[in-house]
Formats: sequence, C-alpha cells, structure tokens
Amino acid sequence: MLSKTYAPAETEQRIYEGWERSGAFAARPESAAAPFTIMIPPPNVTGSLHMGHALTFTLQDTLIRWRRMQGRDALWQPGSDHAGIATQMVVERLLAEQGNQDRRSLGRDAFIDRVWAWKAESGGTITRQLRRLGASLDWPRERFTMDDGLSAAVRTVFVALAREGLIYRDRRLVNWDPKFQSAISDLEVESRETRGHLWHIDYPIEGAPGRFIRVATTRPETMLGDVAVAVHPDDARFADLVGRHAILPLVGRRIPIVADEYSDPEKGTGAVKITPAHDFNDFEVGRRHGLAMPSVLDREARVTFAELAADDPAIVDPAALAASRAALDGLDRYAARKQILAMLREAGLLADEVAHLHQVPYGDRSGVPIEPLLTTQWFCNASVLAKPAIAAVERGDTVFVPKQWENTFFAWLRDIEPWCISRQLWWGHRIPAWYGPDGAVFVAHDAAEAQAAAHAQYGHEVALSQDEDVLDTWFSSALWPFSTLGWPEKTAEVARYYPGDVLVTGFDIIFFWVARMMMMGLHFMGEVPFRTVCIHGLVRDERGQKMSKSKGNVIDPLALIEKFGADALRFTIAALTGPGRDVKLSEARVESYRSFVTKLWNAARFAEMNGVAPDPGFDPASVRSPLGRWILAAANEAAAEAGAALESYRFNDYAAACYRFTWNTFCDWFLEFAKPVLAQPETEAAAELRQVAAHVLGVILRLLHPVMPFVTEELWDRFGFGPDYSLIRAPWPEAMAPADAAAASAELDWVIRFITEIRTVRAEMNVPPGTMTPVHLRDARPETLARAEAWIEPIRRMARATEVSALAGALPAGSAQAVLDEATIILPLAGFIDIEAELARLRREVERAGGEAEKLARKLENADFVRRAPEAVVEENRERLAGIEAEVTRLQAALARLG
RNA sequence: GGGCGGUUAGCUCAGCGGUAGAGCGUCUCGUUUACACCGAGAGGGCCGGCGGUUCGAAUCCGUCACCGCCCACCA
Repeated sequence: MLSKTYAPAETEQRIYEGWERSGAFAARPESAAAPFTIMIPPPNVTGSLHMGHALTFTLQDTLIRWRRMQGRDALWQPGSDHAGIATQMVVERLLAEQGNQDRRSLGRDAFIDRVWAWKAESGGTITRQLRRLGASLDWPRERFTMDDGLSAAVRTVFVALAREGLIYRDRRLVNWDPKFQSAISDLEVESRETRGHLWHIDYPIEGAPGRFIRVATTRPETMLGDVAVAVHPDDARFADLVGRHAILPLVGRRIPIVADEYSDPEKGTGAVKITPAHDFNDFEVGRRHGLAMPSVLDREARVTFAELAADDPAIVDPAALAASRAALDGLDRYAARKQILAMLREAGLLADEVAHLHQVPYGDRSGVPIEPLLTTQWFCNASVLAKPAIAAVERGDTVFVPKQWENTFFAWLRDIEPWCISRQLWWGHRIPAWYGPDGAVFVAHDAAEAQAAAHAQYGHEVALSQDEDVLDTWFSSALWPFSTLGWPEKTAEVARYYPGDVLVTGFDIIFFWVARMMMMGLHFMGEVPFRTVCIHGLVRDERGQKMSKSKGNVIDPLALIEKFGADALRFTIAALTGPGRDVKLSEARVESYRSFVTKLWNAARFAEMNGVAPDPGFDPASVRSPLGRWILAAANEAAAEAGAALESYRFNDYAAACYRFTWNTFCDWFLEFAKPVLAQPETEAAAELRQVAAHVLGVILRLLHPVMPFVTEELWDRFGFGPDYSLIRAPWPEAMAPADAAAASAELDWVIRFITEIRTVRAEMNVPPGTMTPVHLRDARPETLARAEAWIEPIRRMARATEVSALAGALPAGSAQAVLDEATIILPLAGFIDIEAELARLRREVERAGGEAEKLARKLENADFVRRAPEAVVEENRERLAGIEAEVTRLQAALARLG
C-alpha cells in the first residue's frame, strides 16, 4: 500500500543507491546500441552545487535518461576540473586560517601536496551533491583534469602544438593580475565602469622655456614610464611641436613628440602620453616608433625604478630622477598616484583635474584592477586554430541551440587574439618546457626527452630547469571531450564516444570553453567534439536579479531538495527553461510544482486502491471501450509532444505536455470517468479499464521519468511494472494505435463539454453543489441522446444530474438553458434560479455570439478576403459563421422561451 | 562605440500571418472516501508607441522608447 503522502527524503537516497549498485548508469561500450554522449562540464573541484549547476545538470540528466530509455548506449561522462586559481586560493586561505606557513615559505612541492590532500578530503562534495540531484553519471568513469591520463593528454597537445609553431613564447604586454601575481587571459578581464579623474599635466618643451605640451591621463602613476607624447599628424595645434622633445617631469627624460594616428584630437587635450610598458595602445605606438619600453611597476604593482637608469642618455636631469626615486620607489600604484599628483601640483605642472567616468579592467577572480605588464609568456596562436572551428559551425557540423549564439561564437573567433596560456601559479599542469644554461628551450613530453634533446644540441649533458609556470585551467578543459575517453591512447571509448552528441552549458562559457573545445577537437581529432551545443540561460531570483552572496538572494538547491524533493526542483527547472531563457526561480515555484509530484502520487494511490495493476499481456489495440481508446490516444499524443519537445531541447514544452496530460487529462477526466466503472469490480468493462489505467499510468511514469526520476521509479517498482530500479531502463513510450480513436475522441470531447456546460450554468446560478437536478436536451440528435445515456453515470457524478432526458414541450418553470452544438441544455432550477439573472446571462451570450457572427460576416462580405485568402481559410470562416449563427438562433429561442 | 535578446492577463511565460493562451496568483462555491500539496466555476489583455506590407499583423518590415546582456583603446 502506498503511504498517504510521498516522502522524498526517505525514498530518493535508497533509489539512487539502487540504480548505482545495479550499474544502471553505466555506458555499454560493447553493446550494439547507438551511442549517445554528453560530456559533463566539469565543475570546479573546489565547488559545491549551486543553482546554476542544478539547472545545467538537470537538463543534461533529463536528456541522458530520455535517450537511455530510447535504447541508446548513453554515456554521461563525469569529472571535475582542477580550477587552478580558484583551488590555489582556497588552499592558501585555509593555510592562513590554520595559522600555517604561507605558500612561499612552504615551498612548491609541499604546497602541491597540501592541495592534493585537500582534494582527497573535500573534493568529493560536488559529486555527492550531484547524486542528491539524481544525476545519472557513469561514476566509475569519473576523471579529473589533473589525473595522470589527462595530464598526459595536456603534455601531448602542448608538445604537438609547440612543434607546429602554434604554441610559442613571446615577450609582450599581458594582463597582469597583481593579486595573484600572474598573467591572465583577455577573457579573465572584465571592464568595470569607474568614477575617476582625468588629470591634465604640462610637460615642458625642450629648449623653449615657458612652453608646455599638455597631456591628459587617468593614470598619472604610469608617467614615470613615458617615452613620448603623441599628437595627431593633422592636428594643427601641435604641428610645430612634432619632431621636438619634451622633458618628462619627475623623471627628467627627454621624450620625443611624435605624430601618430592613434592620437585622437577630440579626446583629452589632443596630446597623449605614451607609456608602452603599461598600456596596450601605447605598446603599439611604441613599436611603430621604435621607442624604449621601461617598466615602472613591478609584479605587485609597486613603483620600481629598476629600468630607469640615471646613466641612460635620455635622462637629461638625473637629479630629478633621483629625487623622484627617493619619494616614490616601492610605493603601491595608488599611493604613487597620490604622491605624483602632489609633486606635480607643487611644481605647478598639474593644470587641471576633471571628474571622469571610464572603464577600468579588473581581474574577474581577484577583483583587483589589472595592470598591463611587459613579460615573457607562452601563447597559443588561436587564430589558426579558430579557422576550422568557424568553418565547422558554418557548415552545420555543430549546431547551436538557440541558433543566434552562433553569431556570438563567430564574432569572437573571427577576431581572436593570441591566447596567453601560462600562469604564474603552482597548482596546475606544469609547462613541459625545459631551459638550458644559455636559455635554449626544449619542449618535450618529459624531462628525459628534454634531456636527450639538450644532449643532442650541446653534445654533452647539461643541467636543465623546467619552466616554473603552469597552464591556464581552460587549456586542459579544452581537451575534455577526448582526454576523458583515454586519448592519446587509442581506446575503444575514443573511437565510440567521440564526437559527443550534445554539449549543454551556459552562454557565459562559450568563449572560455566551447570555442576552445571546438578548436582543440578539430585540430587533434579531425572532427567536432559535439554535434549540438545547447545553450541555456542563467538562474536568477524571482525578481530577475542575478544571484549573488552580496545581494543575499542565493537559493541553495540542496535546501530545496531537502524541503521539496529533487523531483520537484528538477521539474520546476525544466518547466521554467525555455530555449536560451533565464530561469527565474523562487522557493514558491518549487513548492507549487511539488504539488504535481503529490498529485501523481495520489493518482497512483487511487489506481492502487482500485486494483489497477500492470498486465504484461495487455494489448492496447484490443481495447473496446471509448473511454479506454480515448485515453490511450491522448497518451499517444502526449508522448509524441513530450518527445518532440525533448528532441528540440524545449524543456518547458516537455514539462508542460507531461503536466497537462497527467493532471488535466488523466486525473481530472479519465479517473473521474473511470470511477463508476471501477466501482463494479467484477465486470469485464472494469477489468479492461483497470488494464488501460495501468498502461497509461505506466506511460506517464515513463514520460516523466527523465525529469522526475525518483517518484516515478518508486511508483514503477511499487506497482511491479518491472523489477526494482528498472524504470531507468524501461523503454520510452512508443505510439500505440487504439482502434477508432477518432470516434472515441469525438465522443469524450462531447461528454466533457456537456459536463462543463452544466457546471458553468450551475455555478453561475449559485446552485448548491449538493443539489442534484434533472437535465433535459431539446433538439438533440438521437446520437447525442445516446451519448448522454451511455455516459449517464459520470454525468450524474460530475454534473450533479439525476437524469438526462429529451424534452420537446414547454420549458419547465425556472429553467436555465445553454446551447451545446445542435442541442439546447435545459436545467430546471426552480427554487434556485433568479430569472432576471438568467435573462441577463442569456442576453450576454447572445451578444457575445452575435458579435462574433457579425465579425465573421463582415469578413466574408469583404470581396478581397474571399478572392485573395486561401480557399481553405475562407471555407473555415464560412463554417464558423454557420455554426455561430445557429448558436445565436438557439440562444434567441431560449430567450424567447423564457418570455 | 558595435552587437544580441526582451517588452503579450497581477506574476512567470508560450504563441511568431488566419477565432489571444497556459501555469501560478486573485475572486466565488465546495467534507461527492485518490489528492485541500484538492475539486468546480469566474473575472482579468487597444499583445510597448508610431508608421508600413497584406484580404487579414501579437506574429513580417521600418522606426522610436524603455529593460537586460555581451564585446570594445583606463588620454
């Protein structure tokens, strides 16, 4: 016996363990079935399950379960990401909290040991939470981006690309994060609008006492590294200064005034200071004009004079330089800014200070302003790798859903910059490059190979030192679709599961991850990594705000699971996920969809109480009763709708189709219709109906299983539809063909409308629900009367009717009337009815129908419409007009009868 | 500055050329033994504004407004 209420907390864990124990999640590489592959976007090993995870993993699990039920050999590849910076931060913070030595004093090897230890201890959090959500990942295949196999894949790719010249070292300006003291990639920089100032500074002109060139800057602290002033070649204001020199205040450097298109006469003062080592544009100007590039900020963004040599011939005022060094050396960049402004003000060179709103680059993880810094880093030539990726999407080898994201993908790849892949961190894949004593570089799979290459080059043994840096975390993620399958080994899995079928992920990592997997997949596998990229939105709070700790609007998926069950959360997510749309979630939403879980449970309880049980010998095609045929046909339709929706990643439509069929069709009508039949347990009709009910319940459980796996599995098992934990692999419902479905549908459709009409009239007339009244039909065709007769039992219960009979004569006093097709329903309600109200109601009806008729008539009188609209449309309108006119006539007759 | 998306019932959204819809919420009624996490019924919309195309526009085109996001030189 099913309990009165469903208790998810008690059920879910047991069922999940049942599935996992029985190997239900396992891919079957040896099977003959067509594979279906989804690669999990590896969550950070530091992470715990948040709503964004709940969204993406619910969708993926829904797809994988659905395909598994369709008989595909489903592989949902699990794993997690080492998340370089994030993990290193977590462990460093932990060391600090526990009062341990910091990373540097601990040393590299000891620190990395700590990280591994931490991973062993806490790294399993998210996989445990994924289990709570019901994710049917093939756990024994779980991978980690830093495990041996994946690390080998990383080295193989690095070495191959380096040998092809697609990975190289270069000294250039990079985005430097002073907090992490590491380079980061362009993607890890975010612009923040910032209220700052624009300072106007006068630079004295050499050999022209009292003459200045005025520059404008938001970053006076970088002026120490100025090596030129640029003006636009066509700017008449400065024409006579081009070719002359200014003397850089505070530094005493003689700097040229150059003409360069970069300078915009409209911006600032029209003259722009050039600091090649600390500004991306200035770097280009510096290159064009062959300028020196002294760095004046160090790795912690403190002022340094290391590259400003007093004996540099450009320094014409060494005393000024010495004074500045004394005042500024070692100051933090913002302290230096303040100090420099003070010094300029004192010298009378600070001409103006204007409030200024501008974009400032911040590190997305560190949250501190990025400093462009001139360093040597490893780069990947992404523009070469991007070309095949662009072409593949253009050809449709990979399709984005929704399609408009392809534009985003193209726009970024077509204009891609070199990808800075080295990071000055410790936690990550160490770059497989070794340096000889003279700085020669040996890129190799391992130290021995590097050593051999060095030996070949030098002719003797030399001491090599490995590059200290590690790779960008996204470098290993880019290989995920094949590295997880065992590549570069030639495994059966690589052959079978690559390329994957669909990648499900958020738009925020199209660049970080999707584009890079496309590039690496095409380059190393010669084939796209996935056929479809399903892009979903973000989870927001009920007001549409992004969830964030600072706003305090974060909803914890685990708390929702505790409270309402995983099925309720999953169904809510699916129901709210339109293609590419953000999901606005609130606890109230989940609570209301929890009702749906309960509804299903109660429907099953009702079935159980009425002896409904699966019958393996049942043949839907042999069902005789119209009720049975009707519900079987409706179940077919629901299954077709649900399948089509999943096929096109319309999760909301899938959820709605299941919801509607289960609640409105099955519970509200079918079960109600079935009650009188089931009340007579011994009849043949009842036996058939029980079989039908069992079958349709089975269809419902299977349709809902991908999104509500727990409660459906529990019911499946309790009813004995199959062995325990077998719903997960039960076949997805196929269309059955009940005979005469159309006739059955027409019949049930009439009965439903008939009951609804009566209910409406009774409600409007405020007839107490307890009161049963007779129902009469005027002008009804014999088959209509026969229908009423055949369905008299449900009509009695549901429409509170004592009888249904034809009535030709005079209207009984105090009757209400309603038109249904050719017939007029008459409800003798003497004692309840307010004749005035009934008159008003009928007049309203006449007006409504009359208005509609008039609209249609006017349309059909329009010669243009009749001539130009498709014949079928015109015909349909004619029929509609005829129907509505007949209704008007009957309504008027009904009015007339009332006098 | 460039690009993308959105604007339909109180809320969340579907519909994307031929009769404006759903869920939730609201209101009314209800102890009909599956379910009050329920049932029945009702009310609620110049489909953002303005033009255009069309026999016909929520739907196509143009334009404007507002909201959101992404990208882009910190003068």
